[in-house]
Amino acid sequence: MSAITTEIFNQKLLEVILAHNKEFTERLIENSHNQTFFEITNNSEHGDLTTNFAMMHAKSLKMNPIKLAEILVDGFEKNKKELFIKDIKIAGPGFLNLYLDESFWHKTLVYIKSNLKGYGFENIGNGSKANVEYVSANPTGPLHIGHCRGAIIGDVIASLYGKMGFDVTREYYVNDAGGQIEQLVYSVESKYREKASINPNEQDITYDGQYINDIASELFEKYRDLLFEETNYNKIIKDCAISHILNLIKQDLNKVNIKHDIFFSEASLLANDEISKTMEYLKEKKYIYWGKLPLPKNQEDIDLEQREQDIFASTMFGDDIDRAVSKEDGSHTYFASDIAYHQNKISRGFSKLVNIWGADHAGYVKRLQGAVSALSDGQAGVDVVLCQLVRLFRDDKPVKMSKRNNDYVTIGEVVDEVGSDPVRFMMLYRKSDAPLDFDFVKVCDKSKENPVFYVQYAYARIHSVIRNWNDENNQDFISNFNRLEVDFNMLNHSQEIALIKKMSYFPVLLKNVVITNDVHRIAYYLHDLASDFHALWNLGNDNENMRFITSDDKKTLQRLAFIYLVSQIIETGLDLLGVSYPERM
RNA sequence: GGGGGCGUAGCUCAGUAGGAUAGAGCACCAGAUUCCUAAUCUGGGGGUCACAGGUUCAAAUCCUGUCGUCCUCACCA
Repeated sequence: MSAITTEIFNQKLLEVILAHNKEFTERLIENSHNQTFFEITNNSEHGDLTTNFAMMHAKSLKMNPIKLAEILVDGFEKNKKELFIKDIKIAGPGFLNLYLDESFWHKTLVYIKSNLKGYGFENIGNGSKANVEYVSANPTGPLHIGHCRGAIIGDVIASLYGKMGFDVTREYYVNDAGGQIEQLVYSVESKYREKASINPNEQDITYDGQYINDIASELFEKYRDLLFEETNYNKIIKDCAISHILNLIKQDLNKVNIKHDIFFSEASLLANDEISKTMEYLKEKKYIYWGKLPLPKNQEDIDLEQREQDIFASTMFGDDIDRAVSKEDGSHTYFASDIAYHQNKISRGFSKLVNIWGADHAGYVKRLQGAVSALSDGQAGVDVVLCQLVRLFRDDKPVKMSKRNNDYVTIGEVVDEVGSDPVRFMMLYRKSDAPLDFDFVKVCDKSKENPVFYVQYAYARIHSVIRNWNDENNQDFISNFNRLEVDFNMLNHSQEIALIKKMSYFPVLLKNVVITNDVHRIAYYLHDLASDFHALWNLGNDNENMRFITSDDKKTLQRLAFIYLVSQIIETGLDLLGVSYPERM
């Protein structure tokens, strides 16, 4: 593939610098995780492409940055023509600015056209296995809106990784062991007793709500009042409750188009003895020791007693204190099963692990990363993406949620009210480590303050133009698009060129998002791209020559092909975000 | 008290892993539709990037401290 992209400038720069200093260049290639030197400018005074290379590396080359820039200029001067360079300038303290011929941007469109649906994606993963674990809410009740944010972010990260060459597994860790599940069983049992007119339990129940009632009914219908005749009635209740609730959760996730590949059971780790095996392994490695934890500071009012127990040395990995893996009764802690769970992931061959968590688990990050590092001798790592709270509003008034009274808004309720697209887009239209305010009224608003419709509208407008042209010419533009040969050489308005430059940033964006997991940037990019398109559209209102469909057939075809490519990037982006792209609105 | 997130325009927030004159939406003011979808666009005012130091040729961005705010804190999951 003889691709004409901004990549050729990065390669050229390496060539130039290699000729100047071989040893330095080899070191550079070895140590640098990213050999992108040129950035696309957003200020035309700085040319089309710019690099700060001379300033960045002047010191290690023991050179004056301007001198270094001059060497680069010499190197690029020699290939000016084939690199579409009109002018090269050194600016400021050592920026190297390239001014390109418009034909370069026209070639860029040809390149985008040849890739079409695959444009923007790069094989970074090279087939390696990635595991994205998200939602993982306890199966003790339906999902509330707070879970939704992490669910969507995880889903988009997984989609993106899949497109960038990773073999992705979307996983949900089901905490079907431990005290909260016992509470759930107890709550269901109490409801069942009511229905079966069996003498009631004495303690208050933790979980309540329609779903508890439904589970109890299910049990009553099956066993009438004879459930306790079954020797394993506790397990029967547990299995029934968990499968019922997981079904609710899956239904809700379905409403926002989220599907996991694997629901991994915590209880299965216990059943397969994986937890104790993993603990033994870490004891051998001396990462787990028998000892006492210090009492927590400033919590003297709590009556705590120090005792000896198994402790994971998470301070070796930057945690503040070491963490217990066994409880007083000898059973393992949640952390212990989580360590075993991650051992399981590693043994399944995943080289990339990503966990999406609520910000209330922030304090848990270091110990888990420490554990993964200990398990893999530093070979594996785990990315943890923390999501801050979602605050619900209705017309600027806060919507109260109380988990205790089961008085919270479920994902299903929200989606039923406003639809999947706005929910997904709004959840992605904020960086994950900042709190997010979600207003039912504003999210439904079909115009201002709602970026999702703004982006979709640009897409719909493009398809509207194409429909009009089809009708006038009695042809089908899109189905003939692959065969269409265009060189785009009549696109020379500054706003057209600016839009092409923005299109050529798309692959850079996706690459960065894979590295940082900042999926919100895809949403912002699409908004930005749509904005440029809308501006271009409106140019045609004032100036008939700037309309997409003109009296010049050749120009019209070029412009239609151009905006169709814009729509393809919007489509690719929205598809990654799991948002629809209707051709009519 | 320890740990972490956040602090950018009147409001809600972006800011491409340090770069050139800090951006967008909303709100406010003034305009654009006989014509491809006005769910759109154009122009205008609006900033000590919380504060103080430090590193650097270059800091909203990195480091230290202070203030404000939110989350979290032993064998809950």
